Amino acid sequence: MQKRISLKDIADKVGVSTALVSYVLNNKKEGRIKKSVADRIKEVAVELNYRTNQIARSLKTNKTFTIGLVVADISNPFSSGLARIIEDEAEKKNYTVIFGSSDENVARSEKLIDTFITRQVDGLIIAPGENSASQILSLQQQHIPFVLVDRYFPDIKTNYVALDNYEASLSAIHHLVDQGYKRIGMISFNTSLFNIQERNRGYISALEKSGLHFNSDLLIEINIGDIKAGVENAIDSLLATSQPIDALLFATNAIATHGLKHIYKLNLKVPGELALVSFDKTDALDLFYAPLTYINQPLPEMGRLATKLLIDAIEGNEEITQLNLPAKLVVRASTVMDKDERFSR
Amino acid sequence: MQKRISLKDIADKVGVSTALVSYVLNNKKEGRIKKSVADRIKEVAVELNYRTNQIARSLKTNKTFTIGLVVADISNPFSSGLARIIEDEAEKKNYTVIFGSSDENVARSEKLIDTFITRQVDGLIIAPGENSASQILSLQQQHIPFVLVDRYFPDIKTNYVALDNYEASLSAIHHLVDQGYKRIGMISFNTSLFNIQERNRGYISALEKSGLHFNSDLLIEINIGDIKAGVENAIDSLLATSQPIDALLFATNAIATHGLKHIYKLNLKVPGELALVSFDKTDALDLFYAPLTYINQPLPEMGRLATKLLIDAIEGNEEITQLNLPAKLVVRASTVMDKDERFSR
DNA sequence: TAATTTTGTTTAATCGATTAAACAAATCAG
DNA sequence: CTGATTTGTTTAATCGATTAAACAAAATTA
Repeated sequence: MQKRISLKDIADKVGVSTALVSYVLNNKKEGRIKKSVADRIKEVAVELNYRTNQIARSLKTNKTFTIGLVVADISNPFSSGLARIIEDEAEKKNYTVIFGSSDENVARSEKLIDTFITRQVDGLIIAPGENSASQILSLQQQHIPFVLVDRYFPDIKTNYVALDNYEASLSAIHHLVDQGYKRIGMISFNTSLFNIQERNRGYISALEKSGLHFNSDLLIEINIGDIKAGVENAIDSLLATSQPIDALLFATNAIATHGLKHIYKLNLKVPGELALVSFDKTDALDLFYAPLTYINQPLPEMGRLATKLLIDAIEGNEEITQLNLPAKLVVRASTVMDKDERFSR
Repeated sequence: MQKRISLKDIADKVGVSTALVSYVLNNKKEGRIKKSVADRIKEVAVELNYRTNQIARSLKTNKTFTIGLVVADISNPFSSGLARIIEDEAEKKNYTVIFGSSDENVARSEKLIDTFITRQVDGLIIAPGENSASQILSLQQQHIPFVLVDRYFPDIKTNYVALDNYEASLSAIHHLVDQGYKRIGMISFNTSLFNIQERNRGYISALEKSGLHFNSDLLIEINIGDIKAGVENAIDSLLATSQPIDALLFATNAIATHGLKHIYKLNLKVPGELALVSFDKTDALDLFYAPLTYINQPLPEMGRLATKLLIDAIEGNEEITQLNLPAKLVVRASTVMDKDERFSR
């Protein structure tokens, strides 16, 4: 890689000091600099194809215009969708995004955050994994600006932008109840993650409010490490009883995707034999033969707000903002029976 | 944000020079430094929770351990899948990834590359968009290490890792011909992008080799800017003739996703009335009622090899490596008729 | 014991940009 | 015509780390 052009190269060629070049290129001291000199400097800068060394500038200004983004897995549509919004939003304010996937793994998450701090990011947007509360607390102690997205810790006072997961589950289950389903199951994760806990709580609460009793056999919490097998076994067991479920809520898009593949294999009739609702919107849900009723997370708002909160915090706003955005239930074929199907029940 | 701990803070506390601290923490001059002093320095470093200021180090060493990744759109599963592999591969070598989406837009792409250079990335992995050849040439002139993925310019001698798109199309069409389909259409992009051109060329070539004449009405090149409407119109027009198509190849996963939604709406029977093949593997293709036959791009290899080539180049390897990886056709329900369907044709 | 080598550490320059402060020259006010 | 301002530019310190070179003290060799 050939030597890059520095301020000094321009200064030498024009015959001025680097200070002057810096002032001109940054439009500082406007009016104080002779027009002819300023023009010449700009001209030479273009001619030599100069570009600022952002590293040097950052060292001096103590500002990198970089945001670190920690998601669970960038290849998950939820994460990548969010990443895209954040990218666009950050770009508007001249920030660049560094990203990393934690894989819901504490050690990875710690390493990522560490790397980002080492790189002097101005702030972080984090979808925190399980057991990472101490990492978040540590950020707080170091006064590093950050915003949590999707997940958060109710006991820690931090900026966050998340879904109102409790309400979201609640509305999904109420909808199923309204449609006449009586044995409603849920496949979720075995985790302490607050957003998932809230989804589970919403499910339980909705059943009780509806006068259907909550049967813990119908809420299966699978292991986050092996979704495919977990989902398949869960579905099998939910169906292999004398009173199989007639409706099912998937707690995440990953659970839904594997679940749908399995249900397709089992040749179950949706919604006749089994109604389905999922969290998140993905193309996969659209293409199932009975397009799924789903809980739509307002991804664009989440991304936008998270980025905005972060940049505000970076710029010195000390206020803490906690947002639980409302989800919207989008009703489609997977939960709505034809009239004749309905009569036959 | 409170003042961070620097080498100087450690040096002051221990009562030595910053140089010595640097040597110790970087394990330089091993054996030359008194064990007791070294231990004390390490101890204080931990105690103060010191972490290297990577910005300062980068300025001095002229190395950022950062890779810039330019994809078309990080929210596309192809891009995010690739990003994930690259992330993992880069991490193994202690590199961090900055990313950006070009949206197939020359100006955006230029801005991204510029930003990344300004930030002194050690190298770039780029899925170049249309008309960005000049940007690539410029990188070459500046001797900035880079590797192209997915797309490349046949006239420019650069490192790249791509699919053998011609062969991929060829095998897909041959498969359709073998299955007895005779009027095979393709929906592709109206673009000069080489990978797409190759896919189109493979389609045409396969038809001719098979003795089916190529009818340019059956290869519809839609505008990359408005995929949804383009695909819907294309499908409508391919079907609205006296001799409608009996099979269809989608040139990308985005085309396929929109195509499948439309075909579902039209209530077409796949593969009975229309057989389908798509490029790329996505969950959406799995969940269509007739899971799609698809051309599987070896994403992990692409990502791994691209990262490896880039890091080799960063480390000084001047050799140019150009890889066209073979695709694998995965045959599923969307192109294979039941016996009775076959007889009825 | 003097010269040499080894050990252990510091000094100081450097990376490239920013910016307060200093300075010289030109212009102005009285 | 002189002192004060304004204009235009330079000097030099700084950000935090790295590292060649210098240096002092201790150990070894002759």
